[in-house]
Amino acid sequence: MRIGKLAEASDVSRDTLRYYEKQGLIRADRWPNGYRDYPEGMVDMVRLIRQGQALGFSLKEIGALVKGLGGGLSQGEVETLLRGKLAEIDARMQELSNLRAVVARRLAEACPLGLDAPGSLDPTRVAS
Amino acid sequence: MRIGKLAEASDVSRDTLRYYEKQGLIRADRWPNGYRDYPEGMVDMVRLIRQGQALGFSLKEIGALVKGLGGGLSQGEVETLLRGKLAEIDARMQELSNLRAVVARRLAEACPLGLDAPGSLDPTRVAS
DNA sequence: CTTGACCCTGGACTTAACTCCAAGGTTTAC
DNA sequence: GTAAACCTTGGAGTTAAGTCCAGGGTCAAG
Repeated sequence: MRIGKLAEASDVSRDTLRYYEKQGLIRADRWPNGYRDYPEGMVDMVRLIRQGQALGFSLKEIGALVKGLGGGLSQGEVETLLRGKLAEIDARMQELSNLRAVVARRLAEACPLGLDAPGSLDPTRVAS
Repeated sequence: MRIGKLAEASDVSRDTLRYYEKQGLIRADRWPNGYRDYPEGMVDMVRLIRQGQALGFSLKEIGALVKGLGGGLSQGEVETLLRGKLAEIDARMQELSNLRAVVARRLAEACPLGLDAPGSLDPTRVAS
């Protein structure tokens, strides 16, 4: 699969894919003419990167995970990395849940309070 | 509450708080000497902003929500905004859940596959 | 054998979100 | 009253993550 195809399939620009490669997040085989050649599964890989980003992880964080898994790190190091990521994901899900409660309560109240009542936005408070 | 206190309480820098003000995300009263004066609840407001950011929302998006709630937008517009955000949050929670499954499976397998087997990272695939 | 659609590299540019600094006013502690 | 620890503004600098462009090679169709 050449870069244009991958770009279309994973909905990112060619430039972005080359940028990811430069950052070490993905890699590509080359045809004799220098063109990049990607395996089919790379589409999922790129989608995973984009999802991670949309969830607030930086490319550097995502790269550490991907590269760690690819090789170079010991079994124990990879496990530690994965466990850390899992904990982070769980914390983030909790936060999202809180955020959802805040927004949902606002919607239920349909009450246009603003900065003058910031306490009502308290994400630690549960619907009354 | 002066800016230094708020900065410490909400764990962001003074500069960042002034930046948020310039972007219209927060506002402050002023003492006669020009010092900013924040209400207690501003701590929660700032924490909410940081949480939103950690979850992948931009300051612009957060600002739209905050400002919309503060005033200027009609009841209907605010409702639409809130509903949109809710849908987005729900989608993001689903993605986080998928991402968690990917990482958890990796950990369970303790199998150091890398880019040579990108299919195994497919976030749409559930644990086998 | 040229035209159009691809691909390559290197480097400059952009945007968001800070971060730092200079030059100066204010308040608090001794 | 003076030194340290606050605060102000304006503007420059930084980092991440792209985005764009110039100059040029490759390849299939007509």
